[in-house]
Amino acid sequence: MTPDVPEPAPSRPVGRPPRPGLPAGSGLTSSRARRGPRSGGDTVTGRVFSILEVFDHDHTALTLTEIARAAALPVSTAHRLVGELAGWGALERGGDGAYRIGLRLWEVGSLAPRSIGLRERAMPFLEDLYEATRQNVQLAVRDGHEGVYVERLAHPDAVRLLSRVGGRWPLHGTGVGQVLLAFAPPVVQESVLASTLTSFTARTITDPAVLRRTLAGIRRDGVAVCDGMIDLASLSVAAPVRGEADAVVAAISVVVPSPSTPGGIEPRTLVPAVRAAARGISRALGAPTPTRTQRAVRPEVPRPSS
Amino acid sequence: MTPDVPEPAPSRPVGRPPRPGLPAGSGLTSSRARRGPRSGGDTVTGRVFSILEVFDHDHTALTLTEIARAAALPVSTAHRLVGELAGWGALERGGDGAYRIGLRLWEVGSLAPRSIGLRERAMPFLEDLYEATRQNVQLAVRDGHEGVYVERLAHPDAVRLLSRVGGRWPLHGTGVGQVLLAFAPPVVQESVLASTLTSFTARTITDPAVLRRTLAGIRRDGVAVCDGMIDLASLSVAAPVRGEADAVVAAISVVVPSPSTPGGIEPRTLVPAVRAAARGISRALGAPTPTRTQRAVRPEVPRPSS
DNA sequence: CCTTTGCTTCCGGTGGACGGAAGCCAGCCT
DNA sequence: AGGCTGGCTTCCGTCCACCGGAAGCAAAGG
Repeated sequence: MTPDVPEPAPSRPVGRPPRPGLPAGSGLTSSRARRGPRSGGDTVTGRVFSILEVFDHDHTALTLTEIARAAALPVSTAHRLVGELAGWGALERGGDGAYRIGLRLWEVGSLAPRSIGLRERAMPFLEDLYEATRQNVQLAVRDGHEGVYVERLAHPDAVRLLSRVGGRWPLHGTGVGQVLLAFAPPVVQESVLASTLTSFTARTITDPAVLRRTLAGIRRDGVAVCDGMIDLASLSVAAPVRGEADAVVAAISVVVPSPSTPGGIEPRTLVPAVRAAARGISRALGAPTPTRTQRAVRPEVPRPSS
Repeated sequence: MTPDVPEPAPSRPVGRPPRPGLPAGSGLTSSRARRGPRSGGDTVTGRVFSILEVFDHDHTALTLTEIARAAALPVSTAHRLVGELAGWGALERGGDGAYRIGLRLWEVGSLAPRSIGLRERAMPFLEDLYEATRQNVQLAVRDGHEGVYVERLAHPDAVRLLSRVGGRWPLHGTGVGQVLLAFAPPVVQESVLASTLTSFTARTITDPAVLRRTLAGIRRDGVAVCDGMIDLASLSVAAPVRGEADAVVAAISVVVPSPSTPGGIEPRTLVPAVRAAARGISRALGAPTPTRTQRAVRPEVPRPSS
């Protein structure tokens, strides 16, 4: 079996089409023949996916009719498919009749190398980082034009974050996102730079030229400091995590209260810790040279893998 | 939207059929008509699932032919389905041509209330517990006759565990498992007690009578101490986590070196911490009464029968 | 009582899934 | 080179499983 190197995965085209905002009414898509070019449901698997896509963080429990409506499927069809999904365990039906994502689906999902494989090796370092700062620590990978948060440790008293495990954010607005973008293939960078950079706060970078300069700075320093770009009260310090081929496969960050707020923290103090953790994870992932700055970073004895 | 109460989920029948151990040869299942009663693949979704089921912890990257063989599907069929899966992001194709579970699937999977919903609220307590012990901390739920590990914090220097996030273990052999079993519906308990209790070490409970007594003890004490039942070198202390309806929805445990080994730890010292953490999580989940204390067994107010 | 809303079952028509076969490409052996 | 193997992809005719309207149920509400 080939080793589980989390790789760039050049597979599907970047950027999924945004979910068609729940048409609500219009139960008129009938008669197989008349079925127009629907988004993603002209094949059975497509319909199944359109059902799964209906669930998100704000909709974790849905009734059959809600699913049918949101997926633009006739109720009877949805009924059958949902039944099959539930039979396998991809969905679970609660006592209230509502369907939720099932444990079985979570199980196979957790086999994704880009989540668990990465997560497992990163955890020890994230924990150290967490303990040192007692704030928010995050781990994210890139998928298309977005950063996907794979892991997060959050102190209950730390700054409240808008991100969540399993959530997505545009690359240009977050610390991890900027890092991932800075080291993404040129095509992706240009594509993002050419797109409209949505603004979240007054400090969000929306000027492509500024962003371009920022990315260059990140590449130079190996660290990103992102103050109040998504939430004025919080500041994040992020660094790249490299994999086997020395490619950047992930990014980690620490999020603390912005120094412009009471109790805020000066980012400078965090940089070394974040950098060190990122380097540690990279080493654990098998990245080649641990950067040439640090001398004599003797690789630790490889643990006997299970 | 109904609240995400992680509930027993009486949906699918307990215990999935074990994977049919990769038939290897026999590419003879041809001619749609002759297709005999195959395990789970007479419907499109069934075939899709049989593909997903091919992946497990020891097989996270598979080529098309491997998938086809393992799922007992003709290559061309597998090719089409796998293509659709990859197109959506349920699978990802690496540069080496092998398929892996995709990030997108992980994303929807992470919406499972029994994993993330639970995990999110439990994390802070698990972290405290982890920090207090600097050993292994685990969170698990029950699915059929098995415990599924939902989260785990492990110190690199702690005892090596056999369990993994996303992994399964029979209920009778582990600390969390015994807790989950002790509070499972009677049907499940009897079913497990009636089945063959596979032995992992010399100390694994294999006698139904002993197990029954152990479970009663766990119900009485609200804690399980499980020494060397799955690995002679490790001991686990586990406690139940209760949800809204006061039902046990999960279990947590701390795993430390067994006192019978050098550097072993006396379980007694851990019990209060584990119990406290479990109670904390229960409270965060909305469990009603924080359990009656050890002494002063004052009969609590009769719960409103749901 | 009737109405509404949501879930489940049924069943005939048909279009999409199916999979054998053939074409391709790389690697390997002789 | 030439042949061979093993894996991946494309093609296309057959046929059956999927589809979804319709009808039947059950519960909630007026």
